[in-house]
Amino acid sequence: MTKTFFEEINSNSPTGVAYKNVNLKKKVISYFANTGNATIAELGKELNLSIPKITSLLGDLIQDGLVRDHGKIDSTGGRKPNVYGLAPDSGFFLGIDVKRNHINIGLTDFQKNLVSSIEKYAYRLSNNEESLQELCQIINDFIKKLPIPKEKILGIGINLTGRINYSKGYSYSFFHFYEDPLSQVIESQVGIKVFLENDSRAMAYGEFCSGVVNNEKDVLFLNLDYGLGMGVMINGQLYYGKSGYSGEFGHMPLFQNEIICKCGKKGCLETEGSGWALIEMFKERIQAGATTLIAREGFKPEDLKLEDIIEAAQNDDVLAIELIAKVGEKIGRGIALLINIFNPELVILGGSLSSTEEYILLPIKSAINKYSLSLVNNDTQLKVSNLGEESGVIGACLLVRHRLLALEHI
Amino acid sequence: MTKTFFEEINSNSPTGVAYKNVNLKKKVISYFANTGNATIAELGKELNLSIPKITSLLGDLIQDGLVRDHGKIDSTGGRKPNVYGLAPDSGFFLGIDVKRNHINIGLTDFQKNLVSSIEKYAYRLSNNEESLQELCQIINDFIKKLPIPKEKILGIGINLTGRINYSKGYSYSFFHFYEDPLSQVIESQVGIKVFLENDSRAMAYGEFCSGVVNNEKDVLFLNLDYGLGMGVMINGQLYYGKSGYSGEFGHMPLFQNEIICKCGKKGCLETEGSGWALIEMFKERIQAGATTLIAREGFKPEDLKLEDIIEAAQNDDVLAIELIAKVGEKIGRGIALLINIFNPELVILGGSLSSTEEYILLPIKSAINKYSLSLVNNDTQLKVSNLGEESGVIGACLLVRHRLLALEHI
DNA sequence: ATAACTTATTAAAATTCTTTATTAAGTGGC
DNA sequence: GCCACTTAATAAAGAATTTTAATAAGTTAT
Repeated sequence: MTKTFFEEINSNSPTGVAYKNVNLKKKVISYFANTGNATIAELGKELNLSIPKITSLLGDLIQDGLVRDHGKIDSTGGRKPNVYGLAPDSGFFLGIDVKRNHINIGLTDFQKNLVSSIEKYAYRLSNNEESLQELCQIINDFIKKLPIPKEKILGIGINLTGRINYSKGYSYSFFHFYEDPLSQVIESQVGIKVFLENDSRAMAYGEFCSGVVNNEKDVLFLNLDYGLGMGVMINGQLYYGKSGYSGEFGHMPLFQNEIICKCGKKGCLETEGSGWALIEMFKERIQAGATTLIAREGFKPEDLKLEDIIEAAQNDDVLAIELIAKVGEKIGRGIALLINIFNPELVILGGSLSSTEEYILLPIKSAINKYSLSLVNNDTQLKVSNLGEESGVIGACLLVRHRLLALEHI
Repeated sequence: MTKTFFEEINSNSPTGVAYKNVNLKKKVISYFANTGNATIAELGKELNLSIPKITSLLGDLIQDGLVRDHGKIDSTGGRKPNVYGLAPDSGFFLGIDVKRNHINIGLTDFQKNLVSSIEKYAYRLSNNEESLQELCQIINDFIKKLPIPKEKILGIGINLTGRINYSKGYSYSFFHFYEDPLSQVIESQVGIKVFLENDSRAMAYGEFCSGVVNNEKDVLFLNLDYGLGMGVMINGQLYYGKSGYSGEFGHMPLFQNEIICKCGKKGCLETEGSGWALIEMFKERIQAGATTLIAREGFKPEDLKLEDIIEAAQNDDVLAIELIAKVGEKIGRGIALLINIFNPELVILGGSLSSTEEYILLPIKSAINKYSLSLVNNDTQLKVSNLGEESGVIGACLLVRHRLLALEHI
């Protein structure tokens, strides 16, 4: 009985009562993680357990340092209850969000607080060994500068674009040079357990746990960036599909065009409605003589970044606004399709393109009205992400917590 | 403690231990319903309960007549265990599958056995009160002729095309004349609790429970008929979406054409790849002078039914085969899209068009290869429904069981 | 055919959990 | 400021479950 919760969770002797207690403790922690602090009575009702039982579970968890008594709160007349919640400093999680032209990196405590973070750290994602080494270097440097000891970091979550098999730790689109799973390779360089995740799914998770999602259970998160990604939450849980490749929103065959997509196929939504497509359209229009804030002195078309166009739009550049609307209309048709299929409660627009707010939102809305069944889309709210660039990092951290504790979602 | 399971399930006094026991009994019944008969030891392992506990739960359930001791089975060396399972005759469920030009109706026992059924009973679905009255009449007649007393029928499941709100019992596409939910209207005419369900979802459920689905947890079922419907199973459970309107496969906006769909929009998959579309194409070709087995003496284009074309194809009619392939190619693009989105383990082709087997399967397969990401579609098996016309009835019956017992899926 | 080994079931003991009762802590009306 | 009323937490009693042990019923090898 002197085992800590972490030992219990990994000990594979699920013998009757001990096993049940581990599960109950998981449920308690899950409740704290999802819903926040709670009183003994609340936990008792939620988990259908008696008050003495909850008291004893909390006692164990407090002894393990995972839970803390946060003192009394107001009652509705009567003795004030104590509230309990996760001990923030009982462990930390590192999240790394690898983008094409930069990295976001951050650390959360055992609750969902972002303790330390760097946004848009300079990094260029290339599919070669140097780029991987640089990534590991950045992680190690970040850890060194943290105000907490390395041992307190319980795990690292890394988001990458493309196909990721999260359970095996393989990445197929980037850094696929070794026999061993990429997660192991990085693990051996950093010395902390590593979990990989698809970037859009991690962003979605961040948004689910501490973003615009309130009580919605069936939610789509769209990552509108160079490519298009999607994270799906069904019945309050992330959906993976058989091997974790679900959500290939950008590669829905929606067009009958001859543009070859990055994936090798033709007609993908990404070929006409994505950051890539936006850049191509922009270049063409500039070459055709269109005027824009961007194409001033020394402008090189090959250096044009998505961020430049977004910035231009935010500075009222007419061409940028016009082309974003065009892209938005096509993405909107894709979203309309998804609404017909999923009948979701909420669709979240995230990714860098979503930061253009109304410029992309309006054409998407009108396309949804045009292309989806009204009875179905009446059910669906459409919101723009409120975590923005942070969603990936927070999602990565929280997913690590989720996996290490084998948490549940309510 | 003298309450039966059915009383317990509806008594809303979830006081501690009694509440837990009801839940455990549900789990036992769910296990029997999903997996079949089981020994005490198996149940103990599955539910993490001790053998004496399982023994006492089974004792109660046997006393209520829901469970029966089915005697001893072979062991792998050692004393032979008793197997327990649902008592088939402890209750029955009626399922009605309303198609456009006929009705399938059947009765299952408490296990999944189809006790009595009528396939393709003449009925013409029209959106008026006489048609509804006729439907009720057919149900009442069927009940009268059954070899079991009416009181033994615990509930009725009715499948309808179109948008159904299953939890409220409303049908929006058919029989929407009254204030009261349609389920209540029928209930008052028949005198047995009625549940409505979308036809494709019910067929999917039938296929999940006793069709081609083995252990797959993420499955898509496609109902290829006049229109196109879909039932989605995620993590072993039917997916509904916010209000039960999910799965509108036929109304995915995949085309840029000017054909007005039944839903009022343009460009839906159904306008070019569906039974409706097939009939239209067929008529056009006949009018353009094409030869076919169908267009013999006295042929009236307005009477052409989907079944006629399917039958012609099965008799090697070249035109039918050619046009089915054309429709299949378009449906295949839709399926490819779904594979990219869901990364399912299994896709099932059902509905009347699926009975053309290879004629529709091959073009669908080649479209999947053409339009979906190979890493993703490598994961996905494609199978043709093996229940055929029966899937709807069985699904309807089993869904009633599921709801009345508030069963779980494992 | 019998010993040695498996597996199932029942019985009794031990533990765990829930109930109920009691004490503690606080609110609000008069 | 006291009394009636709430709610919370603890303690003791009682009920329910799991453990352990014992018994029953088989199989397989020698």
